[in-house]
Amino acid sequence: MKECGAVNICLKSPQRGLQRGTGVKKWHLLHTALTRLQGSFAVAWALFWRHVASEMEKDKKTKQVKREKREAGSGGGTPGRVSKKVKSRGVKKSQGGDETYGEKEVKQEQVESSEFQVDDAARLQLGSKEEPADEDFVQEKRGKKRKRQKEDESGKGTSCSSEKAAAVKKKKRTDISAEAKTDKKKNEGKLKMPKKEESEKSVTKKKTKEEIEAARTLKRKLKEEEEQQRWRWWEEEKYEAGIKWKFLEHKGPYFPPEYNPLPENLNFYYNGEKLKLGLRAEEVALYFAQMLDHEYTTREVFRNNFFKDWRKEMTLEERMLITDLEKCDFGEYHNFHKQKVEERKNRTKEEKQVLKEANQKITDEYGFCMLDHHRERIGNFKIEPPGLFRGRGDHPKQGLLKKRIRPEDVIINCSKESHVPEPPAGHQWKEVRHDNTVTWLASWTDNVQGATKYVMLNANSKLKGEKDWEKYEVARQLKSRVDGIRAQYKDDLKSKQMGTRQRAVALYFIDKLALRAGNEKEEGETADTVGCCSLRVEHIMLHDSLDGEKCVVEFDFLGKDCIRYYNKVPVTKRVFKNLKLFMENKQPGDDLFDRLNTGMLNKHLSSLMPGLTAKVFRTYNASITLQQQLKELSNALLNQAEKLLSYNRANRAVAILCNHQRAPPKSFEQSMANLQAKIEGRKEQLTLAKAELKKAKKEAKGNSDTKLQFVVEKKKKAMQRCEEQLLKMEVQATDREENKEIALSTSKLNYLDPRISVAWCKNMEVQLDKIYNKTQRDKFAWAIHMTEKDFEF
DNA sequence: GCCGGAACTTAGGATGCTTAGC
DNA sequence: GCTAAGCATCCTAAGTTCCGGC
Repeated sequence: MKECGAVNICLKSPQRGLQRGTGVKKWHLLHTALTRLQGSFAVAWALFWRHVASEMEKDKKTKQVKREKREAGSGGGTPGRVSKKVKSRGVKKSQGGDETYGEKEVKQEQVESSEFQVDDAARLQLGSKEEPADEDFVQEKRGKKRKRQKEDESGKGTSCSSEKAAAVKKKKRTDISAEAKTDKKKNEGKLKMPKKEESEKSVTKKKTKEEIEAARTLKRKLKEEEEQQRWRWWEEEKYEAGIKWKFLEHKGPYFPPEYNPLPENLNFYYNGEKLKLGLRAEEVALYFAQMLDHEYTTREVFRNNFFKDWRKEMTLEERMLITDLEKCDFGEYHNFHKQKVEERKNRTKEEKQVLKEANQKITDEYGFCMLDHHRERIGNFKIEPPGLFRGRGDHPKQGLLKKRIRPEDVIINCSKESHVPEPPAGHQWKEVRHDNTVTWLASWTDNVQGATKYVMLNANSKLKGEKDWEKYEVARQLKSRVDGIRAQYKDDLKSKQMGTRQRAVALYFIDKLALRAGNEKEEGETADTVGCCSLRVEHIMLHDSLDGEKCVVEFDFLGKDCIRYYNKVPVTKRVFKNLKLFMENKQPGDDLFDRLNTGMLNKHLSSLMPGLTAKVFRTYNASITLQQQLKELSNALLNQAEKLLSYNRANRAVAILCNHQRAPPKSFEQSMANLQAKIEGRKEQLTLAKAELKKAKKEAKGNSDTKLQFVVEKKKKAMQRCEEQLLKMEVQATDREENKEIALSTSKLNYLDPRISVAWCKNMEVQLDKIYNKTQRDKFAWAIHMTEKDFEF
């Protein structure tokens, strides 16, 4: 679908998947670094990421200043939304009907339409040969970055206190374990065994090794048996539409233990005065005390919500007395909790084993069900315990009390002819139903959000697997239809109907940037996050020209889970012009797509292809990116480690595309510093080894003494070993750095057709367990069994 | 056609367990 | 044998989509 004379952004800056998320140049850089990987990639890669990180920081500051200016310009006040979503938006969105454009404008835009190009194949070519790699490293000054909102706030105190709390926590933990260590050493001194006993011990050790080997063999056998017993549902005929099962039997959910009152000697203090709380108030106070090390408890909203709900649990007397959270001292409760945590950590092997067995017993009893005469694992058979609601980001309900769920709140779903689970003694179920058109086993309503929670099957079950398979099949269907669909929305960009144009631009973003659909949300009920259809004017900035690119859209918004999406993307002139139009006469808080919602969008999509929704584009683009990246990055001549690295890089490209971020591990800086120190040490060793080799060579020169030649060989080997180890460490450091803020597992589990990975493993002769762990292999058993080498997504 | 709720998938953080390296 | 780091699993919040009722 290339068009003559087109200024094809995709061809200019190929590599579709990689482009998205962080912008074209960054992906040129990425490619450059990837290419260098074949040689000494480590340095290039580390430099690249360090560079990006520093640019992110710079850009963040610029962005903040800009935003403040914008806010001041739009009348100041809250940076948030101006318009209320949902009800008010309904009126706003349909206001005045759909506008039409004049013929003249349409004609003029038709001329520009040739600029529009979306070509997967072209975009997926990694990198551009036109731009020298080194230049890219220099050019990437303004950085295409993406950072967590959380981090933006890090300088504002709250996370500081959390860090402080964590540091204190860590120190105390270290102190306690140091004490334990000392005690242990003392005991060891006292209990030192006589030599005879020691030798007996070594015999025991030997036996243990044999036992270990036997256990391994047993494990292997069990694995084989398990494999044989696996229900190959994918080889069976499907039930008629809507029917999920024909027989379902289970034991009902497992309830958390009742509250165990605190010891009498523990006190709560109000305004410095000792106060004995009633059981209800004490329990809820403990929930708060348990979280004192967490940043949550420093947030005003969290504190206010907690206090409001806590007071509801108090007796009249308590309520009269306790009126200010600031005057509450939960210190003793908090210390008690910490002590319990420590005790848990310091359990002996035996204690741990007893506990493990007890848990296993619970799992065996409640963790499985019989579905159509097959034993299936339940995903979440435990009822959520009570506690304080941990809504993410600026959730208005964070801190509210999540109440204890009783059997009287729970609806059970099972077969009529099955043995209905017994409710716990003295209780009864809210309802028992026999609905085989749904997949859940039990459900209840959550008191905080009013949402229904479900007990469902594990990801490796038939019900989940079948749906997963179906999902990827729909995405594969899109592959053959996508050109037509793109042509259609390209045409729609010049429609006379405003709604149609908005739909086309939204689709362009969903397709090109893998944005989520973006449902409307009720204000005040959840954190202020958006997706494509719910974008507001304040979430984008238009640049006629930026960083040498024309028509650049700068996105900055909080998406699902309050993860920040930040990206600067060059778009076609037509998209750019439409965006300008959509933003005319609007306030920052107004909807960008005021004549569009996810319902309308999905309705349109399903008319283009059965089963097509906005979400399918994400699955399709993620999977196709993986497939193309694997083709690009790996070949059969690489060694195992290199092959795996290429797989991880392909996976990483998808994670970046889908904006799957994670908070850097708490110990990241320390662990990197440790690794760097090791690398330095190893470098010194290498220098020494080289010098020794040189010396040995000198001594052996002209001397036929075999001993001296042997020494040379020995030194040579030592040096090589040193080099290998150094390289390994550098690779590790690079990999760790790359993964610092990227979560790979989400895309692997939810977006990447497993058949692509299975086929890749077969073609590359890589063992599947190198890319999928046990759980993942279980989940994707259907794909593992049905995929051949020649599978194409 | 809109709305709200039900049903399901997707998501990152917390926690516990295992393994590598000293 | 110990410790730190990495990995797996658990947990549950937060999305998307579908569907029935008005």
